[in-house]
Amino acid sequence: MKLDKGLMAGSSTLLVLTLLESGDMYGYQMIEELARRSNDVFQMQEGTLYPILHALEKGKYLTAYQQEAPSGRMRKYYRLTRRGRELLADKKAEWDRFRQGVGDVLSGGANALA
Amino acid sequence: MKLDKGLMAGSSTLLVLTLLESGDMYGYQMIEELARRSNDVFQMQEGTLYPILHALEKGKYLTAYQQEAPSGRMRKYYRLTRRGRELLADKKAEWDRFRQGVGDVLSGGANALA
DNA sequence: TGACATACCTTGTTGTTCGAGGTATCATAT
DNA sequence: ATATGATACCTCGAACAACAAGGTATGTCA
Repeated sequence: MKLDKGLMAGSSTLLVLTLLESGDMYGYQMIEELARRSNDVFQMQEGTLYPILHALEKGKYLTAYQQEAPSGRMRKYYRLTRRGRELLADKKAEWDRFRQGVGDVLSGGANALA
Repeated sequence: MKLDKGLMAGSSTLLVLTLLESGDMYGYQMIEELARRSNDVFQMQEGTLYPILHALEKGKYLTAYQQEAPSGRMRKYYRLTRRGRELLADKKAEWDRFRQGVGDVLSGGANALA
């Protein structure tokens, strides 16, 4: 069962930044790691991920460097900058507000007593 | 502080259907009720809501009827159909999967033991 | 009379995802 | 040798969704 495309919108940046919080990663690896951590709920497409990475790098939220894999292949690793960590904190706070908001509506209201 | 536009994407239909679960409502009222229940986290725009209502009505998820308000004004009320309740159940399940997925990624993985 | 809230609607812009395609390397099997 | 599949990067165009901004009209209150 695939997730609605709309739901992904807005959360992709949060997810990418979160992955990089636990260490530098390269794009292809992020897609795999995202699927692993989420039990395959998230199957991010390359056409979604790479533009996000490029935009975040352009905005100085990430820096990139090349590194050779044991296989000899070149990989492009991304690292969170200080700015990136700040953005991540904001995105996390926003996610919490959003999640809480949806929960409140589903339960009938923030202060639903009945 | 405004919510990112992207986060709203995909959840608007769920929110609208949820409101109608507790009784028939008219559009303008939904916007107010959504703000009330969510402590102003959700401030849905009319340009977002009305197209959603029309699409749901077209898809037979809702039926609409006119009713005069005490003030004498005409209001257009919407009512959930059986189909609509089924869609709502699906959307709720999808939201749960999504929320769980994000939570899993944020916490380092679904089965994070460390 | 004018201003504001109510109540409905549509159009165009913008932002985001995805599908589909392209390039190239490496490992494995034939 | 060669073909296939996984790895690894990238871009473009279509589709979709929310929003801003505009419009129409009625009721209320100063």
